[in-house]
Order: sequence, then structure tokens, then C-alpha cells
Amino acid sequence: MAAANIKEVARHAGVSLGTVSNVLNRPDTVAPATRQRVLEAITELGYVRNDSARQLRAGQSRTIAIVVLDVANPFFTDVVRGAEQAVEEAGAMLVVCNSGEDSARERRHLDLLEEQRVRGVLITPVRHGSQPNLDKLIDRGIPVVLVDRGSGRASRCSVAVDDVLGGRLAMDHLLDQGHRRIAYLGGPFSIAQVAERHAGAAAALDERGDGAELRVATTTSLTVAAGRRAAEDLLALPARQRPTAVFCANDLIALGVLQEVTARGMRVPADMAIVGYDDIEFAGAAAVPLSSVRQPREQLGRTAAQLLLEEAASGETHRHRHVVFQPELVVRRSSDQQRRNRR
Amino acid sequence: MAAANIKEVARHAGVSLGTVSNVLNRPDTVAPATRQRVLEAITELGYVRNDSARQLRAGQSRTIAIVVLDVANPFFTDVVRGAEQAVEEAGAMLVVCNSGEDSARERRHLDLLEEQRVRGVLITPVRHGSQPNLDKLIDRGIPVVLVDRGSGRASRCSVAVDDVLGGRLAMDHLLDQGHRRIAYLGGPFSIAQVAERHAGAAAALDERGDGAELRVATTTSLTVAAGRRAAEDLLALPARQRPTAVFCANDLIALGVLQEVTARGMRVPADMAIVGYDDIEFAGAAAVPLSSVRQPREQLGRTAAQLLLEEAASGETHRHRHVVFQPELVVRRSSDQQRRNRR
DNA sequence: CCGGCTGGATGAAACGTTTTAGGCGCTATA
DNA sequence: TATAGCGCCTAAAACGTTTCATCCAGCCGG
Repeated sequence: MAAANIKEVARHAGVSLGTVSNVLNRPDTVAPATRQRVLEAITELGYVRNDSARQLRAGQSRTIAIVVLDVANPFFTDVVRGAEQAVEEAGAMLVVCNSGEDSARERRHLDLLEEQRVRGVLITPVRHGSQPNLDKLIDRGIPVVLVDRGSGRASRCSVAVDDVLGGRLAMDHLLDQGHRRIAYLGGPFSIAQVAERHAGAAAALDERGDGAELRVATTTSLTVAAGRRAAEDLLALPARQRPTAVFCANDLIALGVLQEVTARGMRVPADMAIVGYDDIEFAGAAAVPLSSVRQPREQLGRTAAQLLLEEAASGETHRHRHVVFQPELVVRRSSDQQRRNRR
Repeated sequence: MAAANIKEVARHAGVSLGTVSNVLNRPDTVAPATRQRVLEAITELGYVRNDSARQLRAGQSRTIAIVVLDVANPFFTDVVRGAEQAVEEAGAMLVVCNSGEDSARERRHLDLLEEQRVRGVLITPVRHGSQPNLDKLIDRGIPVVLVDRGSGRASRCSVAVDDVLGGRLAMDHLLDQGHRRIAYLGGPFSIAQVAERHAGAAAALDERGDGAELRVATTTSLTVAAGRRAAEDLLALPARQRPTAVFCANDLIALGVLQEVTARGMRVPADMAIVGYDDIEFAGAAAVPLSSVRQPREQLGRTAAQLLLEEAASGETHRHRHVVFQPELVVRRSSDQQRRNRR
């Protein structure tokens, strides 16, 4: 069943090839009777438009890509769902690419997307700082919107949550609870979110300046497994040096820490308080419900996609925008000394 | 910065257009000196291959699509990761589409994918039974592999886990624990997995025939929120009719039930035992660690992708295969009466 | 009856590749 | 010395759309 093309449809309906194209793209410019005949030919032959040819002619595709750090992280899946909504409303298609926190994979994906002449790219880059791959896209006229990442650059839009503030909220809360030896768990620090959440925490601690100390433990990725490993190291410390609270760069790490800590027979939050980040759906359902810094995940994705579509539509006249949302601390049992004995 | 094309590169390097194409696709057939000159022209002009044109000429693309029921479900994200591995090894690209358990969206995606002439489709269909959309793809010669879904049809490959057996394992376990009023929570039943897990549970109960009863409560989707709602209904029953155990069609529902049940001040498993399905990463980390029927998620995705690539490569000579994996019950505290008082 | 307009259809060009048939100059072989 | 073969390259066709300039028939107003 070779795919019928527009020419065969034309022959079948006894019209010219241009007319078929008009039926497909500007149905109102063709006489009802003719239109009818063409439509019948289309269904009869099982004709399906060839998008490659269409794109070739148009010079760009109707798909928009989103490149995330980790498809398995519920934070990003929610962002994707938000973006999906906006993209679908615009009649475009969203493809999801996974960099897996790996620069090389990210680059491969971007190269492929450039070859495909995608209409735009939403991305949470693996590294901050200079991003030659992204600049290449922009040079070519492909709009790029940074997701969950503020941009100093004026060359692109961005949608972010104030991670420094988020770090502050978490740290202030832990200090309020009386903790004086606190650890920050996350990594790699080349991921901007990791660095900024830390910066916020460190700043909050500095300002209070009441002799509390912040120990930083770097993880190799933002996963549950990495969290478990980091917790092992922490627990290996002698009790008097061991932190009484940890602030984790995301909820997956926090869940890993929680698992490891309770597996070793210690109690959360009595022996070790935990605060996560993202407030993913599973945070509240954890063995000890997890305190976490909440971000408007779906809204982040939706807004990013809207900015992108706007830029793609308006072309040269577009002015780049930088949207910043405020995070919000959700306190649950994992860090609440008052409530530690409630069931 | 208009995108340079192969013709400009040719002119720049002082060769013909065909030679540039050869440098790109069969570098060894062109003299080293010429090749060098062409490569220089390419980098100088910032040439990037136009994939639409390439595809148009080739007749098909190098991308493979996977259509899942819910991108936010950790089960599917793991399947995606498995598929990704295999696809990337083959130098192709995987695009992830989300049907959201919605037939109409599924159809739209498939139509779009057909227009794009994708090389193949991995899919967990929303409905079982006849699937005209899929048949259309197959007619057109696009290979389709069913994921997490056995196929009676001989017209396509499939990769599945024995869901009937999974249902049996869960039910046998609950009966062993002494439960006699048991509920099955899941839906919609048009999703094959939901129906088969139920069938297995019902069969196991029939065979034991010791007067236990199975109440079925249908949910509208397989999400945490749906689980919470279903649990509300269950808890509204008078105590003597209320089931003492629930078997959930997936872990998200089970987590929802767990949340609702504990929020109402009841104890798991003492007042209500829970068994989930999928054994996602968060099941073991739940407030009460969740018993669950484990599936080889990444392997499922990887195998499906391999079958697809194999079919795409071998063309007519391909024989469809149906791979079935065995599930495995993982017992944790949520359903273990013996252990209910352990910390 | 003529000129202009309009709704509807046509034909060809263009998009950027890949592929195929062929050409040219050279070397090795008979 | 003729010739076959080989290495390297070229020119042109083909893939299936969309778009644009044209064309044609009919109609209306003058």
C-alpha cells in the first residue's frame, strides 16, 4: 500500500494538483462541488499528507521541543504537561527530549533538533554559563526559552522560579527550628538550580550569623539513589559533627536521604530533619511526609511554551521577557519538631 | 543568518553538489583533499543538514515514537528510559507522545506521526479491541509494537507482562493473609491492563472458593487523585461491609488510597491492607511501604524498541514476536499482618 | 457589444536533499 | 598499443508539497 500522493489524488478527482492543495489548506477558495470530489478521492485513496515535503517547502516544522534534565523526575513531567497544554492549543506538536544531565546528550539532541528545523526549543540546560549550542540555534533564528532558569542574557526569554529565595526559605525555616549543624545536599553544581538554591541557603545563614554552620555534600545527580549514597556519607560522621538537618536540592534526593536514614534506625525529624525542593506529588505521601519548597510546575511549562509561541509568531518585533515565579515553603512532618510525635 | 544549503557549500568549495552529499554520507568515496575542502566550507558557512529534504528524498524519517498513557506516571517514564537506550544505540531519535488515557488525543498523535512518516511506533493503546488507527499505520508499512499489552493479532509485535498472573499473585497473597472482603480499584476497564489484572484476581478468588468476596470499584483514571476519591467511597461503607484489603490497578491509585485512609485516621495494614501494581520507585518509600506487583519496566521499553528496530530493518522477512515477562510480588508493610507493628 | 472584474481552476517553479548514470583521465594488463 | 578497469567527480532526476502568476468563463455595467 504505497502512500498515495497529492498528484494521484488530483488525477483521481480530475482536477489539478494545485486544487488539491487548496482543498487542504484553503478549502473556502474552491467550489463546493469540486471540494467534495477531492475529499472523496482523498478518503478513497487513503491519502495522508507528507509532512517532510510540507516542511521542506515551508522552511520550518510545526513541532516544538522540550529538553529536560530527567524525564523520570516528576518535577519535569509536570512541567512537560503544562507545556503540552499550551502547545496543543496552538495546534503544534511537542516532542520531549531527555538530556539525562549529560552535556553530550544535550548537544546531540540540539543538533538533531536543528537539523529538523524545529519551530522552537524549551530547555533546562545542563550547564549554565556560556551555551554555544543554544547560541547556534538562536543565530539560525530558532527561538529558545529557558525553563526553570533565569537568564542574564537578553537574547532569549526565560521562565524561572526564584531559587535563591527558595534556598532562603528552607534555611530560615531550619534555623527557626533551632538547627545549628545543617547540610546542603545536591549536585552537580554546574546545574544552575543546584548552585542557586545553595546560594540562597548560604546567604540566609550568613545574615543570621548565629554560629550555625553549613556543610555541603555534592552529589553526582539529582536522583533517589544519589540521595541514599549522600546520606550514607553523612551518617558515617561522628555524632557530634553530624548535621541535625539536611536541605536537599530536590525531592528525589530528599526521599533517598529519608530512606537511608530510617533504614539505619534513625528518626526523622528527631535525629535528622529533612527539607526537599519541588514538592512533587510523592513528597507529601512519603514515609515521613516531606517538607519541601513548592514550585508552580505546570504553570512554568505552560508559560514557557506561551512565550515561545509568541516569539515564533511575532518574529523580529519580539521583545524577550523574563518571568520569575515565587516559590513557597510547605512544612510537613520531616522538619517539624513540634509535630514530631503526632501520628 | 539564512541557513546555508548544500549548493552554497558546493560553490564555496568549488565542487559539485553531489560531491558534498558524498562527503556527508560516504566520506571514503571522495579524495582526502577534496573532502577537506568541503568540510572547511561546511564549518565556515555553518551548514546544517536539512532533515526535511533528506526525509522527503528517503521516504521515511529516522525518528521512532512512543505513545504512553501518562507521562507523569513513573511506570511509563521508566519504560521510556528503556526504549531510549535501545533507540539511541541505533542512532535514531525517540519522541515521546502522551495520550493521557484519551482516545481522541491518541488518534491525533497517531495522525501526526503518520504524516511525519515515522519509522515506527511503540504504543500502549488507550483501548483494547479493534484499533483502526493502528491498522492504518500498519497498512502503510509503519511497524507498530504494542507495549505492556499482549496481542491476539499476528499483525504486530508485542511486549507485555502477564497481567493475569500479576492479579493472581496479589489476590493469592491477600487471601493468604486471611482477608475475606477484598476490593479491586482501577479503571477505566477499557484499558487492557486494568481488565486483565482484575481477571487474574477474580480467577484466583474463584479457584480458592472459600467464600471470599471481591468488590470492584471503577476509577476514571490511574492517578493518585483518582485513588483518593475511590478510597473515600470505600470508607463511606458501614464497617461490616467495608473491605479489609484493596488491590489497586497501579501504584498511583494505591498511594492515593494510602493517603486517604491514613488521613481518616485508619491504620494500614491493620484496618485496611493495600497492594499496588508496578512497584514504582516511590512505592517502597511511601508512608507505609507499599506491597506491589513488580514489572521489569526498563526492560519492557528496551525490548519493545529492539523488536521495532529489528522489524524496521528486516522489512518483509520479519516474523512478529510476542514477548511476555513474568511479574513478581514484592511484599512490604502495607499488606503484611505479621509485620504490622514493626517500625 | 465591449471592457473589466471575479470566482475558480491550472501549471510550473521552488524548497534541499540523495541517488544514479555517466564522464574523464589514468594505470595496469594483454 | 588498444582496452578494460578504477578512482573521482559531475549533472540531472526525483521525492511531495505550497505558492504564485496566469488563464478562462461568465457576468455586469455602461
